[in-house]
Amino acid sequence: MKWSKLFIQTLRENPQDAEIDSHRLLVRAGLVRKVAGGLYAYLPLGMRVLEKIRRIVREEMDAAGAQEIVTPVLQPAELWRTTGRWDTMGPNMFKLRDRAEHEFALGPTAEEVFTDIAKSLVSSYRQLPLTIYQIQWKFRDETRPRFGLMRSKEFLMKDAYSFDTDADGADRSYWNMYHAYERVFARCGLKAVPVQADGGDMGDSMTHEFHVLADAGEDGIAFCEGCGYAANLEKAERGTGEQGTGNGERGTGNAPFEEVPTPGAKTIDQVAAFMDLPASAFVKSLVYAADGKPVMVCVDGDRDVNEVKLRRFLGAKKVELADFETVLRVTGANAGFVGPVKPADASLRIVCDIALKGAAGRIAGANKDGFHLKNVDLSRDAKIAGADCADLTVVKDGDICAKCGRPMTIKRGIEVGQVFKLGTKYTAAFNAVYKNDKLEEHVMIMGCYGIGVSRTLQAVIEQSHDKDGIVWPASVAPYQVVVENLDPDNAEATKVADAMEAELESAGIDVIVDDRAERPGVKFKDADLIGFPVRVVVGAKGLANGGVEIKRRSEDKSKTRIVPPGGAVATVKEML
RNA sequence: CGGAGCGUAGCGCAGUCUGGUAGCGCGUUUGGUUCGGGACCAAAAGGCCGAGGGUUCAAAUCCCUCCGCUCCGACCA
Repeated sequence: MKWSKLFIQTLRENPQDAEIDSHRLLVRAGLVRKVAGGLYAYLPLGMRVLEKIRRIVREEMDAAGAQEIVTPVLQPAELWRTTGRWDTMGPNMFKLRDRAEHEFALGPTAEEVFTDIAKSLVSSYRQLPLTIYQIQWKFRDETRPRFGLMRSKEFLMKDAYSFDTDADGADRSYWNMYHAYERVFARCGLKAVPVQADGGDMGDSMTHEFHVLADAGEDGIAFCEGCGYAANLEKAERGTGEQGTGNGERGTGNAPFEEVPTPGAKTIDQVAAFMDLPASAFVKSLVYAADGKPVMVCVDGDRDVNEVKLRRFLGAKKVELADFETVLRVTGANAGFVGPVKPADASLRIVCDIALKGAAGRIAGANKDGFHLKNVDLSRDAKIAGADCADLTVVKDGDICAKCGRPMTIKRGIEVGQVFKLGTKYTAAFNAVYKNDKLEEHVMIMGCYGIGVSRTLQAVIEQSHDKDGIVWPASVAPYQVVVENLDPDNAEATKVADAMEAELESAGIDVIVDDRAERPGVKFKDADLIGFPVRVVVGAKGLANGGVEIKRRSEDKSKTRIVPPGGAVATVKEML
């Protein structure tokens, strides 16, 4: 391929709407172009990368025994109504009607479609286990698209679905995909780590997310270097032993609690500043509505409630902060001054984080506007059932690992894949059954497995770039080699460059020859910006000095190899 | 959905307060000089100033309505 024929425009300046490096580079290097908010066109270079990732995904899925199909983007509402998700997916799903007023969704995922297909085509245990997948565009009506391809309204996703006869089989299918994912990301040149995640609606189902660690990541992940425990912050547990009680002040003394005026100080930060005490000296009390029923949740002043843990602990379908009227009614005070001691509604259930168990000498809201209480001893002054103490907060950096007791660290991650045991939620809803060898019908057991293909593209950039541009791993680079013909008007240089192009192409190596009549500086800057893994410089000057210059994008100039033109291709092959 | 900001050439921006023939840099085209890390000179093309309405002799500029985009927050199998 000749650069002069390539449909591309690199940008010297950063796009004004890009916040993170990978997004800036994606646009500057001419891989994509924004069509509208959260919607991108893939230009030739971006398309090539997307195709390479797609190919890796496909090869590993096939190698793992999965079979590729493709299902419609446009999905009939009735499938979604079968599982109830037409309503529960809410506004995240694009919905539309055809001219006959039939309702459709633009598929945000495809459990229903795949389950429906499996139901109609699978009838015997002899057809199982079965894993089928597709690589298809998905749609989500994101409230706030951002970070380029990271969170867009339209994205390319590989979704696979496994169907098994029993739990053991489902387990095998799960780990089969899990290990295929490890290979996919490794081949893409990505360091992606599997972390335990919350199962959402699926209850305690096993699920792992694969995360690419990056400061720009949207998810928090807790890691324990001691035992390797890794979990999404939604899920991460912390040790609750004597050392595991967090950073909160236990407090001493048994003085009775007393009111202190704290006019206008509603947040922990405000009260802490007002009283000149650390946040950990306080009890943060929040009133939640668990399926509509008010519950007070108390945690250390320097901790945040983990609503997923809270929901699980309460066994509720939905928890959300209670509205202000409810807060006033059950506590007697407005939000900001509520606490666990003698709320207006004496029957109000109070639950507390395990780290607060037995805490004394604390400061909490007085359930009276403008006042807090000091010297609060939770076990003495508050009505909290012993069983209502549990791990209810978000893990913080330095918290103790629940498995091995060593301190954990918090990192940021970009979720590029997830494997999920679905059980029978969908197959039961569709009555997707098979017959066993005794002609008995059983519901198939299902798993689903996603990889964000377009998001992975950007994650590679986020994980592999420097101040000059992208540094592509060879496996997904738009071209593996760039041959910089610095003197396209020079017959000798052009002959060498074109010969290299032909030879590399016939060896199956993607190569682009920069034959533009640009100054060398411009060409070098563009090559670095786009980030071709290997760069060959062919110039009249170099040829006069004995050869072409070859270096990796990841190496600095001092590693440049000078090779006679005849040996250049062999050297390039070694370096890829 | 709440709060804030922005829509002017392909990209990045000035001009708007104080109404009077639409500008700068990059990119593009042509010619010339250059030529190993984003050169220089000269000439040129390229705009419904987001859309609609209003005020005015006159609107990118003032007023109203709508649309779009971005940021913060809420939300996110």
